[in-house]
Amino acid sequence: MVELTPVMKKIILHWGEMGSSWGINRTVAQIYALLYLTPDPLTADEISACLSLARSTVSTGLHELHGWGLVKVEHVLGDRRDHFTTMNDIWEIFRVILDERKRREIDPTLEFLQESVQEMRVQDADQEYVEERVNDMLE
Amino acid sequence: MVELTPVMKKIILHWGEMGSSWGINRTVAQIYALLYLTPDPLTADEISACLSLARSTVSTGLHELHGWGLVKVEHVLGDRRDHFTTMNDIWEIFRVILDERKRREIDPTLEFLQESVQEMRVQDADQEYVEERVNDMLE
DNA sequence: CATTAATTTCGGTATAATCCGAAAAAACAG
DNA sequence: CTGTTTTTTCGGATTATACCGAAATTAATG
Repeated sequence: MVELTPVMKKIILHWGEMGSSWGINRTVAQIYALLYLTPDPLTADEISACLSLARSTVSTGLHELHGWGLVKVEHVLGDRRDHFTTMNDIWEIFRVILDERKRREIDPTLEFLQESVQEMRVQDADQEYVEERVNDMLE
Repeated sequence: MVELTPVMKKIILHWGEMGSSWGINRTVAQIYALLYLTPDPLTADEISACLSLARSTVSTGLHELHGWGLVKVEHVLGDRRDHFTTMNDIWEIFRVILDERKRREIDPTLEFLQESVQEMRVQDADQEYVEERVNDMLE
């Protein structure tokens, strides 16, 4: 069983706070930090025990991290449980997060703004200023 | 009184959603978008009316935006109310937001991680791996 | 298949964030 | 100083989010 040192606990908690102020679920961020700080892959049960989280919460969290491409699943011979780990190149991680956010949020926003400009043109209202501002956003 | 076109409304709402998924208060983001899209400075009451927000909510939101350095206060002769506006260089805005977040969150985090490394050294436990990971974070 | 292990789904509850409105405070005018 | 306008503060209600645990589902074993 994995035993956390006081320093690890502090870092994980801090990371969780950090995440939530950036719009990332606190526990998801904690799970992530734990995997990042731990050399060996962990099972969901181990994560659950380490962080005192419900097993189901861990499942959901891992699912989300997987969707972001931030965790790898590994298997151990003779053990049918999934073992989770993460990349340890922190830059790679930031890159992945930003890329994903771009794909999921920024790109759709740009599309939305494009449509807005079209719509303004069609309605032909007196909205040059707004159009200008939106075009600025579109770069 | 300021009248919002349907497109403006849509953009403002979208911006609000966007903000909240990045950890920025929805109404603060909406206020911001309104000021960005409107050519002339607005009073708090006008903002309140446009966005159907309580006057006090607008006050708090403007206060927060001011703290981020994202709004300018202007005055009109013969009118003692504050008139609010924002820069319209969208890049400047992103720069300001990122700088502020760095100052308020990232810098303290780095400091925290430094301390953690110290602490690990003192306790002299077998934490090379953790130390390595934390050093990675520190760049 | 049947059994057990492992994972996921989902409804409800707890917690936290948001927002309102009344009241206080501050700023200004006469 | 007094009355009026404008802004801010703050407690509490509302809403949204996070989290748990039971039950259902899936996967593996013999």
